[in-house]
Amino acid sequence: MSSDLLNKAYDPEDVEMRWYRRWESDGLFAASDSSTRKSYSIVIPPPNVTGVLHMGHALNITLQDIMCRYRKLKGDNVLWMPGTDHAGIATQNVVEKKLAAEGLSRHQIGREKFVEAVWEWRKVYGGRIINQLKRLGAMCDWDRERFTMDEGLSRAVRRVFVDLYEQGLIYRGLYIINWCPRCYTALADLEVEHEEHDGHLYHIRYPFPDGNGGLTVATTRPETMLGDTAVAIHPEDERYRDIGHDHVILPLMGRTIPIIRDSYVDTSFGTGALKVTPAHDPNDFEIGTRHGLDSIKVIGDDGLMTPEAGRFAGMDRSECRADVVRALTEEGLLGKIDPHKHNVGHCYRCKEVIEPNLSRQWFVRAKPLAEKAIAAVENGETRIVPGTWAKTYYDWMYNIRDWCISRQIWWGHQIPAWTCAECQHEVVAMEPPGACPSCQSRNMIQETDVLDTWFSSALWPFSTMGWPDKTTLLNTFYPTSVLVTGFDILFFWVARMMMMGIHFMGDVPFRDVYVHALVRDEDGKKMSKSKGNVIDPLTVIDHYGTDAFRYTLAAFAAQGRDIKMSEKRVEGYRHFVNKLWNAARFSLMHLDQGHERIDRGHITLADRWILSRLARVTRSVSDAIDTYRFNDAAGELYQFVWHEFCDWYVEASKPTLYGKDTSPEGMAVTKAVLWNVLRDILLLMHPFMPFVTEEIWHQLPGVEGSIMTASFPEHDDGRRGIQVDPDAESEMALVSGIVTGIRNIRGEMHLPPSLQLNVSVHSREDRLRRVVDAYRGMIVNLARLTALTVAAPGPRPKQSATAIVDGASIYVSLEGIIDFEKEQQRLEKEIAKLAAELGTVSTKLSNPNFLEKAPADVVEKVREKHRSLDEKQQQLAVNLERIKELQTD
RNA sequence: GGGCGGGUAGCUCAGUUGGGAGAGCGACGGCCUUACAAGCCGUAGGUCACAGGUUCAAGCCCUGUUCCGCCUACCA
Repeated sequence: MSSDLLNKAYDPEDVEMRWYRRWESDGLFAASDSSTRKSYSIVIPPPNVTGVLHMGHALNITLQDIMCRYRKLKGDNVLWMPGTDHAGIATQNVVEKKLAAEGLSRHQIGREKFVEAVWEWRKVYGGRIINQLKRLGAMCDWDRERFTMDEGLSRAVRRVFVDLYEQGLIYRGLYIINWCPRCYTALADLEVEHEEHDGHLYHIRYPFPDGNGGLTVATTRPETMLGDTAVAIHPEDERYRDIGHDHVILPLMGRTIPIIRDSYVDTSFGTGALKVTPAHDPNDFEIGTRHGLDSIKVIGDDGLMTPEAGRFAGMDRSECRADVVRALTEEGLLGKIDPHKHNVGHCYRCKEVIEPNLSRQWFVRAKPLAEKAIAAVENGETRIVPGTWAKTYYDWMYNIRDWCISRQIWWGHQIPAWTCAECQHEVVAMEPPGACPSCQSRNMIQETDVLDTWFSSALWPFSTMGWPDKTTLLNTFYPTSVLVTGFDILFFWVARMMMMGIHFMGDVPFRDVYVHALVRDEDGKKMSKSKGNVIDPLTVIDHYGTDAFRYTLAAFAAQGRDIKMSEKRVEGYRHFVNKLWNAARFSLMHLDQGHERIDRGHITLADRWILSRLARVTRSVSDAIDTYRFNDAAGELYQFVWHEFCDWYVEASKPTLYGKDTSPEGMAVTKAVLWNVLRDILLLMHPFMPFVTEEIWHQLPGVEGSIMTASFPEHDDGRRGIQVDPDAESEMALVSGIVTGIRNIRGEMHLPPSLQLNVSVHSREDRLRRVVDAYRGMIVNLARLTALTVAAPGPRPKQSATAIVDGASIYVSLEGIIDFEKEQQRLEKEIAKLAAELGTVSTKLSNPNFLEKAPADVVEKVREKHRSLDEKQQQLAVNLERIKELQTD
């Protein structure tokens, strides 16, 4: 039999490797550039080329793969566009580190050689993360893999830069930006991580020119005072109305600086006098602009004090702070020092403290772009799921500020701007200008800065498809169907793609944005290398297999909640994979051919029931994936496969399959049902567990080719005989209720399974008796009985334990072995439980308001509940009395 | 400062128009029943953070309190 090919326990390692290679080589991941089929497209959030697969990727990739595989089974033309981004700062850092190990710096080898070295590095290591994605089973169309530094994508970057410049949406100017002295580059506001630090608020007296009195200012960064060019007070501050001076002396520097009045000053903070350092604080810069103040840069780009800092020149900025404080103390100008919590910005790449610095940089004018991006979400052209994230998106978009896009590094898209060395004329163009359009000089010098990596990522949905050319690929797949991403890059990436997509394509880049959770460690902390709490997805895959890992991620991917991950959790789903594997082994033992059609002529109750449940589950899994409720889909399948198919259907079918109580026709029907249910289970599970389902698929007789090329089941398939069957469901509920009732007694009375029981079922209801009688074989089998008697209520069997189910009394005969004490306790416990339930129901029914105001169907439901509870309780009470009597006999 | 999410069984979490509190794991008891001991059968366990309110009815809606987490922000 074919099941000989299946081992007793599933072994993922060999299976995964084998099938992934096969899928790739058979071209099953390939999308068609154009097709009459419905298009479905996703662009991957490109991982950093320096990246190593982490849990965030694993979740992100798994969810996308689930959708792509699902849509493919549904018959769509699926494009999952893969690739990586060049991660300017991160990659430059990595390669610089490598050079440093050889005793070299990038400045020693020069820009050209350095960029070559990065490409070299990329050639060797750039494929690492891609191979790791493949281990997750990702069905990306690898032949289309893109890299943000590819020539095609670079051309898109230049096109966008030039167009935005010409439209006045890119400009260059001198502003306060965030400067990382370690990475030696400007950063965008988003790239600064704020962290609360315990600092100090230093009070410093700036004397009046006559040497007396003065104004006391409060600051957290005393070293910046060296660059102060004014002290500001609020125009209406009573305290300073009659100071009689309009200047103060800047201590340590001896410079005379003006006292200015500006309503920006908060009178309730500190002393109400604000030192103004236009070159090192964004607010001060604005005040400086308003009042025409000088900007004096005292902290250099290297983090050392500049010559403008006088005797502090050349000092490190933190040393300088200490020294300034010391000097002020000596001069008696330092007042109190209060402890003060304040936020300090850190570089998101290297964690160095950011220095707000005056610098000439390139900016994108964001507001006009943001307006359209806001409108697109407001009018539903793009839907953000879950909807709560839309609010976050709006908040950021409405308060958007210009985006600093220039970086002083070497690895990235060099800004396509040239300045004439002769006449300073500036040219922004796609290609290097041969000569200056103004003075014809051939000495044109290109801007050395490169663009923010996110600038190129923002174009990803269309640059990867060949833009600015008008390609068939764009025509077929833009806008993409959905973007799947974590909320941590909602602003960095999603918002910017929206702005660029709408601006350059005239349409949104994606119809849906599905924002998923973050994966945390088992204590809910963010995983980080420094904390040492990182779980490596590849290790998890090695230990438990990709399918189990993917299922775990899907099962925990509830909308709006983070996932706490631990290997222990994956273990449970490995068991599930194995369960499916063994259910398949069992099924395949009995299947030697395909059974497309089910002849409902000789069908059993179990057959009808499992087909009905299959019909419902198929629909509900489909709905869940369509609405991004992956945990619901995974949960429902788990319940169905394990606790319905395995626990009930397979067990109930065994006598039939082993030929014990059926006709050849009956066996054929059950085999057909088994075949169809297993087949559909494989298809329903395939998006979640691609490998094990493919492996089993190939053992299933009567199917051909890869499961990836099959069709997702219809939920109501009349052709195959699969349909919802409410009668089967209610009859099955009765039968399984009786079986459970008997098992319950067996369990509590500690009766071993080997002991076969004799049971009577009594009921007043004809229908109920008929059903029980009709399916007595199933009850006898599942509850392990020797005999089952069905009768109208009559004399109660003596020496028996009792259970009440759905209007039927079940008597388990315990002739000679009954433990009266135990049975009495059991009944009393049961009665007490019922009494409690009955209490709440009775209270409701005795409330006239409830009867009057609640909808009739609700009232009827509660009445019915009361009737059944009451009857059950009475029956049990009678039985309890009888047990007591028997005991005293 | 502003915003968002969360507090449900020992642990991790579901709970979708308000109408009988659930799952997985763990615990406990019983089983090598011919697919699976990575298994099977059964049992126990919850003042749904706290306090009010709306309602015939609240885990769910409203208000307040509290604790935890995250995002965001130019009060030095």
